[in-house]
Amino acid sequence: MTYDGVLSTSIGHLGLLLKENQLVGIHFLPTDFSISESQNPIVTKIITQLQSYFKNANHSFDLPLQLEGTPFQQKVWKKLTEIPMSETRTYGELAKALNTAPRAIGQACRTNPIPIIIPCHRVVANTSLGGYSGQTQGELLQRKKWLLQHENAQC
DNA sequence: TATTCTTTTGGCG
DNA sequence: CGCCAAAAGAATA
Repeated sequence: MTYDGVLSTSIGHLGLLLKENQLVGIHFLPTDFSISESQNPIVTKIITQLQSYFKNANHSFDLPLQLEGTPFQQKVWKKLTEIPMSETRTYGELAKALNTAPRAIGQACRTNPIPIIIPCHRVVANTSLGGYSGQTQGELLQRKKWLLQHENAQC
């Protein structure tokens, strides 16, 4: 699989998937993945903003996203982007805000095509840390923990 | 249309 | 205090 751009971050390499000059997906890549420089100005902008975020969590993304999904997912994802920095919200809270069930939030979070930019890592379960992309333990959770710690350190 | 996936909640040892 | 089972909503094949 080829990516439109590969970015090296503190939690590993990130692969950017673009479509019509719009970001449609981000994949976590192994650290030994070869970094490919981008000639597309949009890719450069995305990489710049991502690096800025990883350097300083107090950075708001301003990127052209193409959220392909059901209206419910788009609603949830948009709500996720409105979560302030260094703030975590539980599935129950989001469900109450959207007038739906917490499990539906988890579904939308699991099918989130663009991690990091859509702060699905700020969504945690009520009792435990919750899951991340359907994984309740493993490398994904470590990245989630890193991101939360990164944002908490800023405030 | 049926299966799967997600978290929350309640009860029991 | 920790573990197990059931429930409700949505996505996917």
